[in-house]
Amino acid sequence: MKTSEKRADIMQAALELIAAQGFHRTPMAEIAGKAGVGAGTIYRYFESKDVLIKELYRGLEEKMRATILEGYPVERPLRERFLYLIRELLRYLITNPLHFRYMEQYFNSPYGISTHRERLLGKSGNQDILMDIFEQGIEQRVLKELPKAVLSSLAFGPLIFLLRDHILGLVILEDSLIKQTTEACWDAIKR
Amino acid sequence: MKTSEKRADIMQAALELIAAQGFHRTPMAEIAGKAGVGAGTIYRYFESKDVLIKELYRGLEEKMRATILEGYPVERPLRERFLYLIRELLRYLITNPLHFRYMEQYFNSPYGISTHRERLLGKSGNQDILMDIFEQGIEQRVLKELPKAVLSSLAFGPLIFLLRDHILGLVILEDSLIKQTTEACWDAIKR
DNA sequence: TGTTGAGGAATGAATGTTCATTCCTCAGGC
DNA sequence: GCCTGAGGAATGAACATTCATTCCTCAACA
Repeated sequence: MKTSEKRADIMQAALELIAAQGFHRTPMAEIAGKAGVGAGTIYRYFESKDVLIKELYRGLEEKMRATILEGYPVERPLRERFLYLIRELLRYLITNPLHFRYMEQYFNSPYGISTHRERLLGKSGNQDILMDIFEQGIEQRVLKELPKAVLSSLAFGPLIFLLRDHILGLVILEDSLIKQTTEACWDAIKR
Repeated sequence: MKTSEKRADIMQAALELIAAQGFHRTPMAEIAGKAGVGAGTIYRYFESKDVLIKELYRGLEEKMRATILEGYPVERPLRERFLYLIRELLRYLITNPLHFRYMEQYFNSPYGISTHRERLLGKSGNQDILMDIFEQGIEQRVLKELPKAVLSSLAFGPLIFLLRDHILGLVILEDSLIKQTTEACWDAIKR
């Protein structure tokens, strides 16, 4: 088995176990077992559990960002771009529930807070595009004149809550429901 | 010191420590220390850490429910009742940030999931009133015809996200912003 | 009123468990 | 025979929980 495969196996095992059990209910030994490597081997690829967790997160986020941005309609009007982004976000996370569970945990932990803070204050990432949309929308008087943190909450909050319910089987997000929901988010932020 | 005081001291210490550090970063010994009791004493009042955590949650929820429902305008129109509820929820949690931090953690843990499931499927609690509002709203054709889980996400998601940002100091929720935000939530669910 | 001692409450050191991380050993390629 | 990378047993720290012991309260009695 090649080095690169082993590394990927460890990350995949960590993703599956942590998504299901959470960070602190997932011992390194179990990750090693699932990845088919020795416990010590993980430390050849990752300095610590913390580093593994963070690197995994960055990988997932980057993959999501790339997927969503693939068909982003740069030239279309604001509303359409907004709806595209949150629809695709929803679709991506429905398709990849493990990613959602993992990222959710990451977000709800000390790890995620600094990331979030940076994002709202403006750094790299896919949410920046959202931030741009918000800024343009306010300027063009299409959106309500609210702080970006508020617009962001109005747009993302419902998505995350809904994904949670979808994964718990409390609601089934099929296409028509996705459409209605994303439009409701638009109603919340539009002027 | 009376028995009842000691019990309350333990709960208060647990609330403060867990809100700040999380469940698994808060050893029983630290709770005992902060409460000014011996480590073993906690077990005279609570069967286990789990029981302490659950009982604390139930207490907080009940207190919040009672506070919010105090001035609930039963007789007013749907929109007004909805705005009242989510405004007061926001206010309560802004006033009691420790309660928010604690409940948020509880919610994002295995503990909270069953509670949430029951709620959406209809059991006791303050959210039931929201559920009633949703049902009436759909019937009266005032609200969008969406599953309750979706309406609930549209109403609560933004609040929770915003509270998080408020507590992190990323936004300051003063009265006018609260008003605008709750009205934006209404825009999201109204037909 | 002062004394005593029984019963309940509180204590915190000791225990057992669960991990992250380290480190020694070894197999396989050169 | 050496070197690299892998393995997994060993280690030590962190914690929940237990339990033998101490402390406190107060009723009963002198």
